Amino acid sequence: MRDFIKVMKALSDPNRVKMIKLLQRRVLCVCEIQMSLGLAQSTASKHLKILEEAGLITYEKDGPWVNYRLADGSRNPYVASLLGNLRHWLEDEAEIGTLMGKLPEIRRETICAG
Amino acid sequence: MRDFIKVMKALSDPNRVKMIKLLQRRVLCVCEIQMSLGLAQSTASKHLKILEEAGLITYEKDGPWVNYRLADGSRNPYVASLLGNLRHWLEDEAEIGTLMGKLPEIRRETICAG
DNA sequence: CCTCCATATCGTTAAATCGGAATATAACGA
DNA sequence: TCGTTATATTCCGATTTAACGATATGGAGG
Repeated sequence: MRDFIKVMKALSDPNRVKMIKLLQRRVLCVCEIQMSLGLAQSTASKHLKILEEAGLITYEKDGPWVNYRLADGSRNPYVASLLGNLRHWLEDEAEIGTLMGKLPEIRRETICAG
Repeated sequence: MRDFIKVMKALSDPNRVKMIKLLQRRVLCVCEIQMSLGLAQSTASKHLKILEEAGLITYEKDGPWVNYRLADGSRNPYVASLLGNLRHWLEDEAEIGTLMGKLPEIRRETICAG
């Protein structure tokens, strides 16, 4: 129950859901996600931690950056099912569309160190 | 997005998830759910409203009672998918098991009017 | 019309949540 | 070692949430 609630809570915030949608396209570092969503750095970092603790995403360090990616979900049936559904869910939302439109211009080399 | 978040929020509370599990067995009125979960009447009623507004359950009046049942989800893909998964999810949890064990003794004629 | 019953709503309180600014941490290069 | 950069953590205010008791609503029967 606790694990299930954790996953549901993680997916109960629009910014966190948007992060999942962004990570469906490609691996992203914190600052790329932060810029995509227009959040403060601390806010982005905190949301990513919540997603990670729910088992929805994983991370690895890469030089100065931390790369976040979607989890494969093999350990958690709730995660596997929801990440699968989220591949197509919300795909038609205008809100998500504009987010994806901006994504190609978001590159860590350009954006970070602002 | 708003609909999706509403469904996720509705399923982010243990008592509301338990209500869904109870309603998988049979139609229940507010006082039956209240007694099953050991909640105040107003608390049970409010949770049911949140589930109903998310599209997860429906209700109909039946004499002095209000019968709640699971929604069929035909109007809402998130609801359909999650209610489908929740048929088997959490079924092995001890917490849910004891809840189900008590359910046969919960009958509105006996329990209400306490 | 009044009462009774199940349910819904309101008011309040404690706890959780979200946001940003400020600060701490870790890795890297000079 | 000293900056610099990306990220994590802490602190705090504002908002939301969940719980309960008390009260309001609505239908049925007398």
